[in-house]
Amino acid sequence: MDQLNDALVSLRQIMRAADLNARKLAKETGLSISQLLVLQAIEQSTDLTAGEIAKEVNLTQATISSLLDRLEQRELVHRVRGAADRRKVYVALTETGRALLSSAPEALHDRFSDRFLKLETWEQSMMVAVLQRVTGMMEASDIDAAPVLDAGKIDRTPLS
Amino acid sequence: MDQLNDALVSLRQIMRAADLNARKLAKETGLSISQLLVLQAIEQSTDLTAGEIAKEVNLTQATISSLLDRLEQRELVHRVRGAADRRKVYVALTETGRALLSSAPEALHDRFSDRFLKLETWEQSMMVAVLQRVTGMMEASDIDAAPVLDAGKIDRTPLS
DNA sequence: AAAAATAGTTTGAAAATTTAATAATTCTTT
DNA sequence: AAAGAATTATTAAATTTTCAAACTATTTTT
Repeated sequence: MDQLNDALVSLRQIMRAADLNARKLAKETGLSISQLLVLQAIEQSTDLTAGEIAKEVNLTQATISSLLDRLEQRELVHRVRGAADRRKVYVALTETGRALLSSAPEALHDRFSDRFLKLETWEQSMMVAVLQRVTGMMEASDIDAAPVLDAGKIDRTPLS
Repeated sequence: MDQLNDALVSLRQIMRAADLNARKLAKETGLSISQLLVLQAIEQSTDLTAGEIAKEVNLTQATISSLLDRLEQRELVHRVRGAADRRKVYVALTETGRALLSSAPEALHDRFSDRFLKLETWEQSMMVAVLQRVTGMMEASDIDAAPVLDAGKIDRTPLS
């Protein structure tokens, strides 16, 4: 129907905006888009391993590995060998890395925020509700890219 | 505000979904993300010059140039030297290129579409209205990336 | 008709990405 | 417990993407 088409057009526009935003942001921070994604992933959930990051951002482990080399070189992250399982390598943001991320000027967000705050309260509510609905309707895409992140990183040392 | 935060979270999720989708799509079509963006840009507005494409997708002319080399090599686009101004190079999709784009399995869209069509009509309307509102609220980002595409002087002079 | 500006390409180099191979560690099965 | 399989990360080699700077061709300005 026409409704569907309109919705898809809007979605595509949002995606385009997202992409341009990411590029601009990357340029401004002197990072590549992938590096940015990786840093954000690390920021969001602590104690990620290299492999988990790879799944998260949809790249191979090898790519992450060399990507981390660079990020580490710049002292934006550091690696910590796992204690319980020494094959694993946990990655964490350094202070510098955290600072870079938070200082990253999110032009798109700022612009959106300004406008959002000018809306009536009920409009804000409606918008939030709809946006959440939309994300829900897209969500499955994650699932077949990155199967599942099973039980968190609550890394209990096995008693053995 | 909390509302704002919720909205931003949703937006970020949508962007993430968009990014993953782009990657997957690129992989499936055997193109890079940039190549995909370029093709889509060409599809949308005809008679783009190389330079305009560069602005449109936020890459340098040099990058576009080599990118077009590849696309042309694969016969997805072809270049036409401008007639009025022979410095310019207009880029157009070939049949193959058009076919590739339209056959591109838009997994994300499909999934969304299925679900969208199951909504009540009024829900669809509301969703469209809100989405359009959101894109409107983001729109400015385009403007400072790609200044303006003023009234097109469509001078096409085909092959020679 | 020079000089300056514009459009696109080429070149050289860094970084990103992937697949395949390798190394280290842990888990399984006998 | 030892041998073999599986997991996790890294390295190696090849390709691709990307950009800045230099360059060519064309148009516009002076």
